[in-house]
Amino acid sequence: MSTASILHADLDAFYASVEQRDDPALRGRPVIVGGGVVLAASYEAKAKGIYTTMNGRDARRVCPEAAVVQPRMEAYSKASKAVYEIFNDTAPVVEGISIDEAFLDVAGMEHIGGTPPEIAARLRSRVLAEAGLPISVGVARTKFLAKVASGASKPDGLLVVEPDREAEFLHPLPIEALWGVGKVTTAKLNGMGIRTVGDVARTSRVRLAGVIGESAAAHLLDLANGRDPRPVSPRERRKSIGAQSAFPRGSRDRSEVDSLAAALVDRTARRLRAAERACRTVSIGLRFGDFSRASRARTLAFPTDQTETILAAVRELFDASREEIAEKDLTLIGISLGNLEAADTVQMELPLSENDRLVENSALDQAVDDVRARFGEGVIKRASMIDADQGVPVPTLPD
DNA sequence: TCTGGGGTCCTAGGACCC
DNA sequence: TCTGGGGTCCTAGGACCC
Repeated sequence: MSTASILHADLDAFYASVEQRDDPALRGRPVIVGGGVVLAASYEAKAKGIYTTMNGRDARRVCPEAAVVQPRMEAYSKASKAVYEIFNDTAPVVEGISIDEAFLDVAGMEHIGGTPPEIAARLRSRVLAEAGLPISVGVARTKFLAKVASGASKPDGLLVVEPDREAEFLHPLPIEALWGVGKVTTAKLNGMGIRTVGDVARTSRVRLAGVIGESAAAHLLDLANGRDPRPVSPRERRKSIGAQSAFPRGSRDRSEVDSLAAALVDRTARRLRAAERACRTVSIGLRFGDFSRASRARTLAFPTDQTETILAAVRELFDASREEIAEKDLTLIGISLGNLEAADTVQMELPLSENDRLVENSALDQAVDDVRARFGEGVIKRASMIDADQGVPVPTLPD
């Protein structure tokens, strides 16, 4: 059908590479980013058995000669922006996947940029020359194949999968190479005697579906047979914003939980407002000492970007979880804001006295006047009120 | 490998509506 | 009086990804 014109570009050991770039003393040495847990390891460290998410103490025991550096998120974010500028300069369509990884579609660029492999080679040398970072690139007909190719080319590699050699490349790989196959699905498929991508391709959909469900079966069969119609397209807007934090081990009382929750709400609400978005669903996530998890969610009648409103919802959710928290050893809490909308409709909480409740409309008018006096005429387009008895604060709808 | 912090997507059941 | 099917929204949990 078509030619291999999708690039998957993936920076190598990204955080560690930025550290080695910025500090010549680290070059050629095993480098671990992150103290408590390994966030990234240089290839020299990986060669000694260090891997991402590894416990920091174990890492230092396995590789005592490694340099351990604290993460510098701002530096990584800046480096990522510089690399993305090169991506955008290389291809008309760029789909960012994460801070260190993107798809580029270079179809139809032969006359201006050369063939896809030529474009990929030039991209690699530009990222090295201009951003000072090694990057691996896979080139193939589909996103999935390009992604697998970049992984196989690492570190600092380039791999082109020609359309007539796709099965030869893909089928010998272990099933974990398929998108959506993790520990659980691997165990299930291994139980059926399926170990490689080729094994999946040769299994009937009905047989697969019996073990992993209809939709996962169809998805895996597509990937294993080189079918992946998803186009490279710029990412949609983010669907949720969240923050989480692990608890130090040991006893904790209610006020500790409260203050950590409040800090997380403050952080996420700030990010929400900075993104000019509002949320309608507020959820909390809990993790316990035995690594079991629980979550609670609450959907508001109106979207909000107000810290106080979000915090009130979060407190309700924690109240609803009180027994669970009392019984088990709480080790992590998370806050997530979902159902995001543009922030042009926002719920605000306004105080209302018992008296006001008897004359709600005039109280609302008064509140609207107050807000306009403080923030200007234009901030409110429409305003309405809902019943506080429903546990939802009084909203206004600023423009 | 005993576990960070950020996310996405899927499933299944219940409430509610027509 | 009893009963159908389709659709949406919400919640909780789980698997997976970087």
